[in-house]
Amino acid sequence: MLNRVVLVGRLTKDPDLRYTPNGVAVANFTIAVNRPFSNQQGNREADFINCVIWRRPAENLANYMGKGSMVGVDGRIQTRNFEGQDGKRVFMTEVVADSVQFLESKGSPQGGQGSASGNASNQAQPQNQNDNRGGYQQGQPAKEDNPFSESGEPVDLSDDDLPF
Amino acid sequence: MLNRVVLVGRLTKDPDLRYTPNGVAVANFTIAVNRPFSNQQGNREADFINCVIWRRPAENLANYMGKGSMVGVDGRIQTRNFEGQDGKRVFMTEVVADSVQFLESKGSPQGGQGSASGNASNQAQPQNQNDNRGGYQQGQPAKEDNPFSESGEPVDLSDDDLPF
Amino acid sequence: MLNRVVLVGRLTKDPDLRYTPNGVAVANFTIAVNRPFSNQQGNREADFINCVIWRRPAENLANYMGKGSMVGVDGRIQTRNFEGQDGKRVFMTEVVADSVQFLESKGSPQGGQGSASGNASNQAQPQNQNDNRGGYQQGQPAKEDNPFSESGEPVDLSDDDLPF
Amino acid sequence: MLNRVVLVGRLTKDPDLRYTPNGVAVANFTIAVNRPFSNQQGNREADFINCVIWRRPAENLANYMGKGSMVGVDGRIQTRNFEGQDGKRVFMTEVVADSVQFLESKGSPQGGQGSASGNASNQAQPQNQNDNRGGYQQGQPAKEDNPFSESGEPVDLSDDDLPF
DNA sequence: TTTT
DNA sequence: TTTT
Repeated sequence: MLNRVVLVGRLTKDPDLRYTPNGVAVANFTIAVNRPFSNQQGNREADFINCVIWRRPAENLANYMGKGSMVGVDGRIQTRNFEGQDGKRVFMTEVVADSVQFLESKGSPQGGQGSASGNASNQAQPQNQNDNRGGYQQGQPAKEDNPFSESGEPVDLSDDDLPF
Repeated sequence: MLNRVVLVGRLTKDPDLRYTPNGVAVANFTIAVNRPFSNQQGNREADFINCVIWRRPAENLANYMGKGSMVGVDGRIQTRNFEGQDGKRVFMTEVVADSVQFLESKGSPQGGQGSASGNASNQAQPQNQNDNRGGYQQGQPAKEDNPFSESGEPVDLSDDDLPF
Repeated sequence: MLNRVVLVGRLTKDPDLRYTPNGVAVANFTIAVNRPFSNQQGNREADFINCVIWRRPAENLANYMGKGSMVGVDGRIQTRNFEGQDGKRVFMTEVVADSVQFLESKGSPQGGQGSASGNASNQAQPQNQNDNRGGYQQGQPAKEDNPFSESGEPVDLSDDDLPF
Repeated sequence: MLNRVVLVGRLTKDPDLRYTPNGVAVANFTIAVNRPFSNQQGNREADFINCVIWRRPAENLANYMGKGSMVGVDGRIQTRNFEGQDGKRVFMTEVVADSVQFLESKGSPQGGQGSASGNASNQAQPQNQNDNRGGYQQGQPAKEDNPFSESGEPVDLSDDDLPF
């Protein structure tokens, strides 16, 4: 039993960061991956793939990457089904990212090598700075200073801020 | 832009082989991939991943593999959306397999190494033996002689029958 | 920066289990992966890929899998170089496995779904039952009862024995 | 039997383009992939992975990418062994790329999405413009106009020049 | 040094 | 023999 996915593409919009009632961060995002070939009409299409990432890496992603950023995703396919609003069963497929690589920040002029890794080393209990234990709340990805230096490589971020 | 998926799991049912109006074979199948960890209740869950494969490998898959067979899939994630029967847009995600490996036929006692490869070398025009050009018809995966020998390895199949 | 490898193949020999001076288990193994195509002479060749796995999963692999067993490997490529016995620099490439799936035990008649996962959940300090802290010693993979049931699925092994 | 590799990293030097006696282009290159974690001394290390790519994509790679360029590689691990100059058997492991994605040209200020795909669609007989059928010659990767537009996306290149 |  |  193996289930592995690797994607490189661009965020179709800013990541959607939320917190579970227990204060665990989770970010949803969609990445557009252009197909390497053209269709019959000669157009290049793209696949729009829904992804999730949990905890610290979710916060990093929301803080540093936005619509149009190029990222690499390493993860697995997950399927779920739940009752839709119309009472019908809804099936959904998404990629659960173990890690996300920051290949090109939209704000930054160069590709970089930051990473929002969802490895176990990051799986310590997340500390929700806003201490929002009470609800499933939308995060405000404040788009802080970008993690890419002039040279296109990340700099100057303490381990507390980013794990690279 | 990269989009690569590798799966190993078991078919949840017999592959569904059909032919396009032009006589091109296409097989839909779902594979169950057990998750490597348990949920809070201590149960192991599975992901049920929809896959498609085209042409000759589709026919091979339908002929040799059935419900419960263990296969390896190498492919990419594809997203599509179309008008549902209720007029609403339906989004779907599936894996387009480039190749499928036969890891364990259900009929055969041992794992094997056959393959239904969807590489370009196989992309010659498919010959629809039933000459069914007129409709989008359900295939009858006749479950021929299985491709695994006593020793668990495939034998004795001409290139016309199986590309391994 | 991404580095991901997925392999399915057969062990060319029994895994070589050893312990570091600190008692950490590490198993080296080689898997043969048959190429899906034939060479000019019409023969199918194979790639022989060296792999390593650490800690508990290393012990599981050594205990349950042997020469000829079919496994799935999920990991990354690692390169190293060191001084050879002739004073020359030796470069080597190997796959560091995060997890190994047991697809077909050699002793067992059917494919199964056990796994020797090298995820962090397994990265607790390994307990070296032989208490061999003093040297880099060869393990005796005692090939215990195999983890595949009649039905080809693993049974009856406590979490202490196998993580599946 | 599955053998799949995905890498994202930077070229350690310009690709080495050559031609076989039959005029088939082949490029060798090494990519540095930084590890996502630090070693005991607190340093981040890298893996230096040797790769090969054949035919048209080899020429594209040599023409558009150079030392320091960021690329994505999709391929498989290949092992070979041959007689060394000292008469000893040399074992080597390399990645045979099916396709290479241009993620960031060194000359260009932005990441892009060109691709040097080694798919069968590209496997038509390569036309060696220098008509060098007679020898195994070193190419002069002339580093033509770069394939990334101001916006970081490739433009304006006919199919004869680049397959994207 | 290679598996089925 | 290594990239940023």
